[in-house]
Amino acid sequence: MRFLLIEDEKELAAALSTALGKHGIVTDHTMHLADAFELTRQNPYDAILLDRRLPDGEGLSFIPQLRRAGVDTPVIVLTARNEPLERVEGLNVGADDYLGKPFLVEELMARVRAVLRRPSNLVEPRIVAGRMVIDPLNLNVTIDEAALDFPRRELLVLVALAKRKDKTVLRSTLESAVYNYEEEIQSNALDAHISRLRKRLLEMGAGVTIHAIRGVGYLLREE
Amino acid sequence: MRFLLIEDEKELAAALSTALGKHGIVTDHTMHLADAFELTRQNPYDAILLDRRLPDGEGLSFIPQLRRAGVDTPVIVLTARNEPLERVEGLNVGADDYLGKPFLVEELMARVRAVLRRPSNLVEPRIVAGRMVIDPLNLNVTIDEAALDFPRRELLVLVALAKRKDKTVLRSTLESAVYNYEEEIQSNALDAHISRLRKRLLEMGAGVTIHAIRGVGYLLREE
DNA sequence: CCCTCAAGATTACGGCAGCATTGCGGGATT
DNA sequence: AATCCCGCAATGCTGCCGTAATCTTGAGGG
Repeated sequence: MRFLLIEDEKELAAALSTALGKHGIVTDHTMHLADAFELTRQNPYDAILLDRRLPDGEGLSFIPQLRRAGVDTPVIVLTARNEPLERVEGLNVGADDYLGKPFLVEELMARVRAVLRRPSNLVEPRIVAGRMVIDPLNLNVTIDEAALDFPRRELLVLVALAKRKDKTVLRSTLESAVYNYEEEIQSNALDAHISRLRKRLLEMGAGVTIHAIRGVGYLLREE
Repeated sequence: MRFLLIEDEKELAAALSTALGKHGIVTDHTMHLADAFELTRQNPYDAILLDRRLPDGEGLSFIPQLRRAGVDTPVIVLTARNEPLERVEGLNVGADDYLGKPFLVEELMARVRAVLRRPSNLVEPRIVAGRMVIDPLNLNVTIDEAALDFPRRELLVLVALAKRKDKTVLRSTLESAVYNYEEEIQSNALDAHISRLRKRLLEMGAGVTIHAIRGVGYLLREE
């Protein structure tokens, strides 16, 4: 397998290249979007790892350019800007996955495998949970076609739980679904969100309950 | 299935052909409108993909010519994404759908499927929102049959919201509905449009309200 | 069976991020 | 030349959300 890495931090790029090499992956590396486009014409990459903040501009703008040229190679966006809403932005312009720095190479590999296994990535997923229908890409929740208004953080918690409905979601997973690495929590803010979310779901008769798994995380279950 | 592709960018055409090939579609390709017409006489295509800017003229002029000859093959117009208003023109002369470049091949396929599934091709979608009837293709809004006049940007915001009536529309989605990639916003211009649009809708008794979903986006709801 | 302690649940409070509104001025259009 | 659109920025305000204090629940041990 052969990847294209578009990243301007040289040390990170070098480290990634060697790490990927241990998985049998050959990596081409460039710091510039202009070069990147040329490279994709010359090589059929299996995946593209794309940084957002680059010397010649916003990395995301590369994706439409690529798609316009008919290249449908999976793109995984790497960024320090791990604001959850920004992830959605990336996915909306055609990225296949999003990975916030810092990350473990193992996690990257897991996502790469997932993306490569996916036959078509444009299917708009929807989650049904109780009476709710959730569109995780547009952060949209409806009951009987009517949109519900959730505060941002509660909404992110809800989506993260609904994505793995009937399965326990680790506390740390929830935290990284709601907060980025700059934002740090020193209190029980997550617990507070869960509590407020529970109250709200009850009031609107959403048909789901959130259970605490002591010492592990939370779990959303249909009633 | 067999498609006719009328496109002068060779690279894009080649990429599209192979991509469509993966979906089991045979593609005939030409760069000239004159050839295209001949080809449609000889082959019963399932769909025609038509670029607007062509060496021998405006691609759109091909559609009336085709219809006059009694050919009702679905036509999907590929246009530069820059001008939202530009897309609309194509639909007025009888195109069945448009697709702004850049696009994902998967999106093209989704639209192709949609068009082929449509029983009658020249269906004119219309959105009813409150007292308004919106024709999103012609960017036309009426109340009681009377046409309303909107500033361009406010109109684009309104249509984007009305298309997803009762669903939240992400801020980033709205921005990309109103602005293209060259135009950049550094202020709360979108907020200003929303505010002015609200005022206007109120004055004319449109029967809809626009709600802010704090930290997420906006939502249009009927009163 | 009860006691203990840790983990979770709930809620008030206050700071501040994000939205609403509006005047201004430049530029496009007529 | 007049008008209107529209980006920009200043101002005011709403309510989200982090914090912490307090209460509740549950597991394990004696």
